[in-house]
Amino acid sequence: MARATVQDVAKTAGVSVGTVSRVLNGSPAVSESSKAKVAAAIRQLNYRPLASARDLRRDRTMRILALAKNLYSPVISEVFRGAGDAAALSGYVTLIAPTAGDREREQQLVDMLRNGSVDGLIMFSPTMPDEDVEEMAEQLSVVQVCEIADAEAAFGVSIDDRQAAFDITRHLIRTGGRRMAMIGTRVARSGRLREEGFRKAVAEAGLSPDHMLFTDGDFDFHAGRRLARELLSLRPLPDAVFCGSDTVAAGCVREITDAGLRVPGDIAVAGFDDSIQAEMCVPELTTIRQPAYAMGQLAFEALLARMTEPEGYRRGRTFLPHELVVRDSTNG
Amino acid sequence: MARATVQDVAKTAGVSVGTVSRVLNGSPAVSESSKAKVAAAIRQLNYRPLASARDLRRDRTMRILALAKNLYSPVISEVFRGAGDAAALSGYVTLIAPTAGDREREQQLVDMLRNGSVDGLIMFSPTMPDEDVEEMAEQLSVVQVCEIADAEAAFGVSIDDRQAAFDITRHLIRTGGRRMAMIGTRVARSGRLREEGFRKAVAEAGLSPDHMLFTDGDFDFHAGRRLARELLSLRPLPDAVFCGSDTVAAGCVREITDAGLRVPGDIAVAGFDDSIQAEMCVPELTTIRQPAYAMGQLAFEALLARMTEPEGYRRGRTFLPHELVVRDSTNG
DNA sequence: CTGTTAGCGCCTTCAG
DNA sequence: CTGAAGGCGCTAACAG
Repeated sequence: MARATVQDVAKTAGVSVGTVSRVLNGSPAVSESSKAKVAAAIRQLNYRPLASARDLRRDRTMRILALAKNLYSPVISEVFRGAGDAAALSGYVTLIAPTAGDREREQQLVDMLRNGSVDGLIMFSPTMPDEDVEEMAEQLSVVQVCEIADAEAAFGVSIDDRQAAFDITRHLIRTGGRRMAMIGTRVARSGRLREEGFRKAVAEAGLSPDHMLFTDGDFDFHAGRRLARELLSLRPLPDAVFCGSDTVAAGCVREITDAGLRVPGDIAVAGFDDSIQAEMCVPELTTIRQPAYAMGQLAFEALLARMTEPEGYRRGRTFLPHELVVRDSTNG
Repeated sequence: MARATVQDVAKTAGVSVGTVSRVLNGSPAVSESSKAKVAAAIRQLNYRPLASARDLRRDRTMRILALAKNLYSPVISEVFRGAGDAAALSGYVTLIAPTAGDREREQQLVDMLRNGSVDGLIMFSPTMPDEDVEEMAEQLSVVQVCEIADAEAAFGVSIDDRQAAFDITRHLIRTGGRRMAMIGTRVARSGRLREEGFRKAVAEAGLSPDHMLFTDGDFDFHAGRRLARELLSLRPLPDAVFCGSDTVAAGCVREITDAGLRVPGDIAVAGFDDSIQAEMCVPELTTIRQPAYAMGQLAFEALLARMTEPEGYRRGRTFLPHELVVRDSTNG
């Protein structure tokens, strides 16, 4: 049985397509009897308005797309949960797609905005260069979360990564850190900002950043282990390490512990994100809490404004407060 | 500047819309000169075919939707990565959406298939009752992954959960387990199958399942801790625990360790999934490897067949082999 | 090889 | 309150 259309519904209900459409869209100008007849016909035919036809006619889809490199990330999943909940409140469906750090795939996904498959875009971790993001943000309904291009046209929601890194590094120093090390990534802008914050705190304390280790690939547990192993082969050994994420910090802690050293006794370790990984780690991690869910909510609100008032909306960054969470991986 | 249409392109290229459409769709019946003119016009106008119009005309979207309760799961993210890669090879875009275990939201997402927003659906962890899944699978292009409704109409890809649980439980017994416990979930069908496998292995060994603990809510690290705490308050203490996931097993191990007992010395613990959590745990977890990526790939292949030959496709389950991975959380 | 044209299914004026 | 009709942008015949 082929899919039913408004025509079919109109016919079986004994009214015109106009009336069917009005019922469908909750127009008040319909008599109760018509409404009932149409409702019956719809049920009988198991009718659903075809999305493409409706989208074409209305020139909007009520769908948004959220992009990130990968899905298995405590922060990303939480940000998108916030965005999805906020979107639902406004009647939007949030679709998510991983780019896998693949430029071509990312481009194809972004094209879904350009070709009207979705009304707006939330970008978490862009793979394209900043210029492209900027140009895109210039003309399309796009908002960035966590990573915000460092440009005039930038538009998005994040914490102050530099300040957050500064804060936790200062904590490391205040609790005895002298030979300061960092394990980070320079792939993401937020990673570079965290590096800046770390350096600033170290410099202000009159210390020098003894070891700076970065990965340009994945930034996960294994990367944490690998870079920590490198760290342990250097002399002098650091006595405090700031890691760019909890997961990486967990790998770092694991490597240090396996080497027979104590955390924080021999080396203090700090993470970032306050994800579940911070609690799963032994010892539990001192970290920076990112209000991920709220950031997602806010990102959608910003996007909604951008979609609704495409011209007038003022661009700019929104910073949400972070929080230092002290646990057991740093000295009390 | 309003969005350009085929009309606009045709006008500036000095050809007809038919020719533009042919160029757009790579029809061979177009002269080189026309092709060039159209290409130039497209570039000049920055033209993109409108998805809704094209979808309406073609009666398909080349998009599929993948649903799961949540995104932050090692298995789910890996399954969807496999599905996404396979889909891309066939020109499909895979969109992902979390249902949050909310019936209404899940329904709304499933409606995207009914109203033609997408061409097919991959379901990971359905929230709706089995009957509904079955009915849906009956008439729509849906395939299930990991969780497959226990019905005739069932259609999907998974491992043999019962056998896998049986295998790892037998390992626990073979390595000294006598007072057998399990921490699982009955929310998911796979969880119930794992329970069956556990019970069978225990029974065959002439033992009795001393402690069976289940959660009907989240099945995560905290749940693992909570149920393990319960376990530790019972007497006699178990000497082997089978957990329904690595993450839960990690929570279980953590609780046991914190209580001053040794894993596996006092209590052996086994996980499930062979996710990164199994390696992050100390001691590293003995577990069951699920070929998640391959399952995702296969799920898409099955879906493609279902979408392509909507009538003739034979339904049924596809089982992929699992593997026992022995690490340090069970006795050697 | 190219132009013309008829819809795809829906919404929304505009008359009545 | 309701019906008729036009058109959203695109593709796919069908002529030429």
